[in-house]
Amino acid sequence: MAELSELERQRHLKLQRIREKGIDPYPPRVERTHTAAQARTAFENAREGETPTVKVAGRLMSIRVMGRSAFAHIEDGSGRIQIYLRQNVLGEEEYEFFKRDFDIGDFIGVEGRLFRTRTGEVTVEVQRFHMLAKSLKPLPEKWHGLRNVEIRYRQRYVDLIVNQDVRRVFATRARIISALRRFLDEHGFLEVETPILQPLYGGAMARPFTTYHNQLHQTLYLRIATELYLKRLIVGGYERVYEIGKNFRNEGVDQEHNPEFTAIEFYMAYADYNDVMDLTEEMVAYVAQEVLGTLQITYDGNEIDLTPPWSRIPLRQAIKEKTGIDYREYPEAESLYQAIREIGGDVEPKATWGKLVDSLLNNYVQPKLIQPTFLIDYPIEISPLAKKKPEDPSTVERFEGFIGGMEVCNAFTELNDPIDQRERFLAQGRAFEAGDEEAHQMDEDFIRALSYGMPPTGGWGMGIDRLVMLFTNQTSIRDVILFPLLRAKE
RNA sequence: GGGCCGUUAGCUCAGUCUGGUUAGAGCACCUGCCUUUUAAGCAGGGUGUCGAAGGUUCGAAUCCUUCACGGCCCA
Repeated sequence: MAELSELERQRHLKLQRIREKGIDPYPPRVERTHTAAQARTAFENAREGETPTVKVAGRLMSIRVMGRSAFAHIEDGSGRIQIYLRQNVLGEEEYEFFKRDFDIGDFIGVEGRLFRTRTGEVTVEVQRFHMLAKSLKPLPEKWHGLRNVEIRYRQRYVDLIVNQDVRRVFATRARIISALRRFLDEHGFLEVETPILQPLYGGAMARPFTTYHNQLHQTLYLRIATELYLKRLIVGGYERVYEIGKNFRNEGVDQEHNPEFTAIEFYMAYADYNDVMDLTEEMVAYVAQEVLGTLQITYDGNEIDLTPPWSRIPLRQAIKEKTGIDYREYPEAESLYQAIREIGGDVEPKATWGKLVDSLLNNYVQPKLIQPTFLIDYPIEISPLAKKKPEDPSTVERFEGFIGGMEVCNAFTELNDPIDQRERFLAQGRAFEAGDEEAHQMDEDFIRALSYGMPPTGGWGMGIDRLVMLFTNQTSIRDVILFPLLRAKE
C-alpha cells in the first residue's frame, strides 16, 4: 500500500477512534424512511405547524461547524438535504463525536424533525445519527470539483461523486438507450443476443481483437459488428430483429473512437434502404422528443434541427460539390490519387481506390454535414455487404447518416444474393492479400445461410456513443463512456 | 506514427520564459473561538519524492536528454 497522505492519516485515526468506541464504522444495514427529495416533499406537504420526523441517509458533502451547533449537507441518489446538529439536542458526547470523527465523504444516517431555517431551507434537526461508511480518502475541492481529465477517467467514481453534470450525462445515456429500445419494440422488432466471441469476425471493415479458447483449442475474435449473425436470423424467419451491445475494434483512440463501443443494429425484412431512412429519421426524432423534449439540439456551438425529413444526397454528388472531383471519372486508384493531390489533398500513396473515396468523404464532406443528412449510394468497392443498384452495378444501395459532422449510422439494402456475396468476399480476400488489413473475411456459413434464401431486407447500424454525444453536447466519446480505455498505469 | 501543450499539497491552480534564502495561494485538513449556517466567519498551523531517471551548474520545480502518463492537432 502506498504511503498515506496527512489527510488520509487523519481519517485512519478517526476510524480507529470509532472502532475503539465499539462502533462498527461499516454497519451492514440502515433504516431509511425518506430519500432527500422525499423528505423535502414531505415537509412541503405537511400541514401548517407539523414537523414530520424522517430517517435519511447519504454522503456528507459539506460541514459547517459553529461552536455548539453545526450544519451539513448530505447527498443521496435523489439530491441533497441539509442537516442541523445541536449539542443541547444530541448531548455533549454525541455532538463531539460528530464534530471530531465525521468527515466530508462519509456516509451518515440521521433521524430527526424537519424544519425550515431562517434562510428558507428545509432541514433535518438531527436527534440521532449513525456512521454508515467511513471515507478514508478526501474528496476533491468543493468549488472547482475534479478537472483533471486523467483522474476523471481513471477514477470515474470520484468524477461521479463530485461532478453532478457527469452523473446527468450517463443518466441521459441510459434514457436514450431505453427510448431506442422502446421505439423498436413498438415497431415490432425482436431484441436478440448474438455471439461476442466469434470464430470468424465480420460485418464491418476493421481489425479485431483476438483471443483463445483453451478447452476448444481455438482462436476466437471479439465481434466487430453484429451484422452477419442478425442476417442469419432474418434467414431463419424473424422479420424484424435488433441487438444493442458492445463491439470491439482494434484501432486507435480519439475523440470519436473507443476500441470498445456500443452499437445498435436492426434488420427489417421486406424493406429497402429508403424505408430504413424513413425509420431512422422517425427514430432519432422520437428519442430526442422522449429524452430531451425537443427536436432542436445544440452541439459544439451549432444549432441542429432533427425534424424529419433529412436531406438525402448521393455520395458522388456531395463529393463533387465539395471537391470538384467526380470519382467515377477516375476509375483507378492511381488517377484518383493524382486528382486528390491536385486539389491539395494529403493522402496515402498506397491507398486503394475505395480508401481514397473514403478520405474524400471524411476530409471534405463529413465535417460540413452539421444538419442531419443522409449520403446515399456508395461505391461497391467499399460496401461488400450491400445490394447493387439495379441500374448501376458499380454503386450499392447504401447510406450513412451524419449529424453535427459525425457519422452516426450506416445502412443498406442488404445483399441477399449468395453468389454475388461470395464474389464480394473473394474481392475482399484479394484486398486483404494486397495489404488491406481491414478487408472482410470469407464467411462460408454466412453464404450458406444466404443460400437458403433471405428476403429483401433493409439493415442498419448506429453508434450509440455518438448519439449520446450529440444529445448531451459532449465532443469527446470518453465523456459518454463510463470507463473509457486508457493505457495501463503503475 | 509525427507536432505542440500539460504533469507542483488530497483537489483547483500560481511559480518555469529570465536557475539563487526554508516552494506559494484558495478549498480541504489540524488547534482554539463561535447554537439558524450554506463557497459560514475569526485567530493560528503547510501537511510536498515540484511525473520518473540521468545530465549541466557553486546552486535546478526552473536549463538539457531520455522515459512514462494525459490532452489537443495531424497522419
